[in-house]
Amino acid sequence: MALTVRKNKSPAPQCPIGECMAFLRGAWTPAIIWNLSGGARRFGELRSDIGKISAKVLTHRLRELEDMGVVRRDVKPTSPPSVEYSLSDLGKELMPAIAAIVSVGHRLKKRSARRLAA
Amino acid sequence: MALTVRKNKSPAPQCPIGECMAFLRGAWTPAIIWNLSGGARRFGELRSDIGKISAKVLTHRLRELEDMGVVRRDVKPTSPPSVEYSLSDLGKELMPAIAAIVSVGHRLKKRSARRLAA
DNA sequence: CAGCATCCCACGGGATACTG
DNA sequence: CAGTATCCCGTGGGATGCTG
Repeated sequence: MALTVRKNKSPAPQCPIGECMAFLRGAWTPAIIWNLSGGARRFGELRSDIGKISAKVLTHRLRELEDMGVVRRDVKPTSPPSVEYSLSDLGKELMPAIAAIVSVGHRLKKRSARRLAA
Repeated sequence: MALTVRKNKSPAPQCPIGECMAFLRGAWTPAIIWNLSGGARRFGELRSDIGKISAKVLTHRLRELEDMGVVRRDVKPTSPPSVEYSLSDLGKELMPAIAAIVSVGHRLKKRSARRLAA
């Protein structure tokens, strides 16, 4: 105990939160990744599944995620253009975090519902 | 298969991401919660532990988290004022999500380090 | 269908200075 | 020590309209 450690409280032993949060920036990003976890989906599907996201934002976020190597973008040269988005390997690495967020969300939802009932 | 289900892809079976993300809003919030997970900490400790967060933002986020019932604020009426922040039970419920984020962050960091070495 | 362009606003966050 | 008060800016995001 030669160090000038005032307390034995664990001072958050290295927390590279930024390393992960960099990929989750934006209010919709987690939802996007989550909706892609079930497999490749097209732009419109994604849009309606997520709910109220605007096309602009969805495009923006998807491009960003693509640039970061989180999602893959596959264009099928069909007559009405069709684009499929899917998670890359890197994207799949983010799933535990997203899944945990979703799980917590579920628990929180149930809890608040119970409080309202009481 | 009477439904007009085009594909058997799982369309993200309910994702109350918002329920959880509402508590993680802001770039610093996860870091704040993470740094409180080791036990109660004072304002200054928190500030320097997190790193580069400004006092204004830290105050703002802490107040917000307090209002939402995520953190508790205990004022010790000592001569130099001393305030301790700690996680409430609700705040502790968020830990799995934060921990997952941190864990993913670690893996991502290692991975990128390895890529740089190659 | 899958976007891009444009406008416009709100909020998060940094910097700096000041206080009980 | 633990904030508060301003000022300022960048970006996220919504709405609407147009295109290949």
